Amino acid sequence: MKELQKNYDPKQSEKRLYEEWRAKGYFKPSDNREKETFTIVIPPPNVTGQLHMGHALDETLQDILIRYKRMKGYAALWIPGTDHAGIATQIKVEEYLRKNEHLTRYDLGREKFLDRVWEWKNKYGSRIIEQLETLGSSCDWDRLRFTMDEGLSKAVREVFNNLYEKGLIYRGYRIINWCPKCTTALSDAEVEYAEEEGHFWHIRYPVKGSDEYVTVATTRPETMLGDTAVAVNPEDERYTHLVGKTLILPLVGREIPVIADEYVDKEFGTGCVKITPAHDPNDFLVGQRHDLEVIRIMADDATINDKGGKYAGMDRYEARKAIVADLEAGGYLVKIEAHTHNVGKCYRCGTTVEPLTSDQWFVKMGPMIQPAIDAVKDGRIKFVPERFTKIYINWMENLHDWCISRQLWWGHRIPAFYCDRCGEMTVSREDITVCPKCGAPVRQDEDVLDTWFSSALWPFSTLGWPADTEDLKRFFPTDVLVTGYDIISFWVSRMIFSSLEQTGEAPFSTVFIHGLVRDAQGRKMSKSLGNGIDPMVIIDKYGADALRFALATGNSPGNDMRFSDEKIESARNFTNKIWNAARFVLMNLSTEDTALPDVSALHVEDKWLLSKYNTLVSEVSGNLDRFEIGVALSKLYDFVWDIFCDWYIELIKPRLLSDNKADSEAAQKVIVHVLTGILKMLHPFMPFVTEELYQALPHDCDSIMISNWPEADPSLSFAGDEEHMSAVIEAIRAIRNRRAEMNVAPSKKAAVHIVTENKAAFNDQTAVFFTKLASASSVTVCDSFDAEGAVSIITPACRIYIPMGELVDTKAELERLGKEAEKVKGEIARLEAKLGNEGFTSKAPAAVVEAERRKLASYKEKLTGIEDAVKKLK
RNA sequence: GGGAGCAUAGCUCAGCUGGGAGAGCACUUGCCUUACAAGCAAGGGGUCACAGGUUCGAGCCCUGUUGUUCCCACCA
Repeated sequence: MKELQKNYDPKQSEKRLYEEWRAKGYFKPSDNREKETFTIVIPPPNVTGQLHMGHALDETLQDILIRYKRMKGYAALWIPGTDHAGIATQIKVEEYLRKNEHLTRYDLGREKFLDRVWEWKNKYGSRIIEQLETLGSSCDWDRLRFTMDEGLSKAVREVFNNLYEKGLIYRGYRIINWCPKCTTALSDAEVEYAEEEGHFWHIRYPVKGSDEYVTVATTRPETMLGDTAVAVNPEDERYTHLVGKTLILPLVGREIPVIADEYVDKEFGTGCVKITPAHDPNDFLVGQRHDLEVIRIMADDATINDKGGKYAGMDRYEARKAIVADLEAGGYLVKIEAHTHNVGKCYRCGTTVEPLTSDQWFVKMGPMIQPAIDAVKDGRIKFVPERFTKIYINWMENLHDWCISRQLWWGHRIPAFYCDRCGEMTVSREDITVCPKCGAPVRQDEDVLDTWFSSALWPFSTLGWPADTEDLKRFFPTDVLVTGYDIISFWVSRMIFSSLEQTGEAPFSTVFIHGLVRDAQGRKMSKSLGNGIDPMVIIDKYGADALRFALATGNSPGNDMRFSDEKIESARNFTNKIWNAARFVLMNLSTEDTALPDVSALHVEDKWLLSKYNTLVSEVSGNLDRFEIGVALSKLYDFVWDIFCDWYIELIKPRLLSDNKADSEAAQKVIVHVLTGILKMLHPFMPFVTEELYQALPHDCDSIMISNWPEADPSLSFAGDEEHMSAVIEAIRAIRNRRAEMNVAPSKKAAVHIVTENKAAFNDQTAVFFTKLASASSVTVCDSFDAEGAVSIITPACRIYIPMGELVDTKAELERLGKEAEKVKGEIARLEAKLGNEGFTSKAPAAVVEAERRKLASYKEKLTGIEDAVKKLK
């Protein structure tokens, strides 16, 4: 048999095994059409990004599901791919150019700049793929996709055209979120709000032709340059007489009206609100209701434009300073209050977003909202955990139209063509050069689409849609989407409504949500904090299996988790534990034929192990079916470490060493059977060690990856033997416990006398366990024993006497027995009260009552034993 | 302002549809025992945040309170 080294070394296995799997095509779904499919599409990471812990968790969970289903007999397909990540990638390349070549994208021009981005993509695009491989991801690499591939770009065009034709995409002059640094529009989802200490400036606006004035309060005095009204609440009696009057805008001198609008809260501020339709979303709406002029006073870089008079050219904050100073000088400034408020930031660069009016493309959400909600409400799509259903629905219900145009160069260019001669705009699936109406040359819209527009199509675009491909027919809709709760709004919801609209089907049936991976202190891992842990460094040091184990263990759907040194070390230790368990098995393996022996050849410990194993198999499968990854893993962990290693291996050592070949081989067969099953069940979690060991053991499949998932076998459950073995284990524990309490060195052996009526559990076969595991020099099973001069140990199933006269302090022994008796009496009293309760016995399930009865009986048994021992000592 | 999560051993967290609390790490004690000292054996440590309620029975269900974290929202 194969010899294994003392410790598991991931470096010697991982790369080799991964290449082997790939070469043999094990990552591809089975071609067998009879098989049910199971499909996952990867949340595509940024093509030029690097794997971080969040990805590592995400991929690990997906790989666990895929490998599990594959072994269960599904044609399992995991589609990998990357996202072009519009803003993020463009920013990176622009930064690089600025730093290294002192060039802006405008210096290069659109075409040359895009060449550079593609270069960049080709250079770094494979990095994250390699990292996914290092993790052990069993993706079908032949189906690798990129959001800007030809096929996917075609899908984008198709969807854009479809929506446009249905009137669900439109171009309009609206107020949008603008990032002055990225110089592009952003969707609502791309704005993050942060609380900021600011000020509330109270400013007087004089009423024309009177000494009166109104005082408005604002956090952004610079926007007054674009004010076109002041609004008050129609119910506000303080101001009713002013409604309809005209005000003179300070510093500017423009005349603006006082209007009445429900939007104004009487209680807040002064009750008067300056209205700047071009620079505030609310004001924009007020402006629409009152048909106000929209005066945009800022350029795209957030400097004041020529509408701002003497402030033109100033940056928005510079202008604020200057305006406040001028207001003060002019006697318009009443007071300044401290005020904290939420300020919108660009989710990519953190710059404060400027709301401003602009021509942009939008997706009309209205008609798509309800179907997307229904799909979740009627169960076609299920969130795990369920609570995210509420979050999703709540978010969907409050959706505004989606601004999809970005003033970037990197991305899918909007397929709209303008004719400058006749003014016609044509939206087209194919590129056109001349106007279909007048024949003049056309120019394409300069803007590109929001990255998420293409991501939204991912579950079907990756399968070949809009073409009716074999893959699409076979694998769509997909089964599970695994992702973090942080992108439900960005991505999950958009995939749902896009898929429903384009294919008529929900893109997946389950959304399995996980939390964030935080650092050991519970902080979010971030670049600015510098507390990120690089998964690649962890893999290098501990191995991919250990990393996967650490991420999966204790994982609870939707909950954040912490990553710490202790966790990864304990994961590494576990991989080594299995390694050594297998090493032990291999060391003792003397037969090639490892088919399970006939039941008659099985010992009680074999039957005990097989019973426990059966339970494990059905529980673990059930947990995985319910996405209880962490629970499944902890059950495997406990079984391996406790049942399998600490007990079973120790229990059979004597047999393995004995001369009885048949007996030894029976044990070998059982242990190989169970170990193989354990390796299979652990394989989705830790693919590499399990494969290495599977192949070292007698095996009937080329790879554990494509072997069959274990099934529980009812003919191999032995309730009676399980119970007997438990009684023996309990007795052994009790002896060890007493010996430790009495400080008896393990090397000091002593005769053990077991008084019991349970001859089925305590017999010649089990006696040897006491020699081996409880430091017994000899074991006698008898009907009675004179306790004098012996240590007595009482368990429900037996009384154990160990004559160690010199160590027995009768007084201390009596005291101890007294204490134990008290404890047991307490339990008996509790159980008797419970069982005496008519309510309990009549209403509780029979099995529960029966369990309590047995507990009571065993405590009583134990008490009798203690009392007998006390009598004898006295 | 709306919504959600969390509160269990010293620390980090499990605990599935209610049947008398678990793991890892840390700690104490003793062990190189034919796999593993990255190990083995034994042990200490918990009013399951608080207050009510439902139930024969509550860590789990309901109501409220406190603390904490997060998401969403147009109070200038």
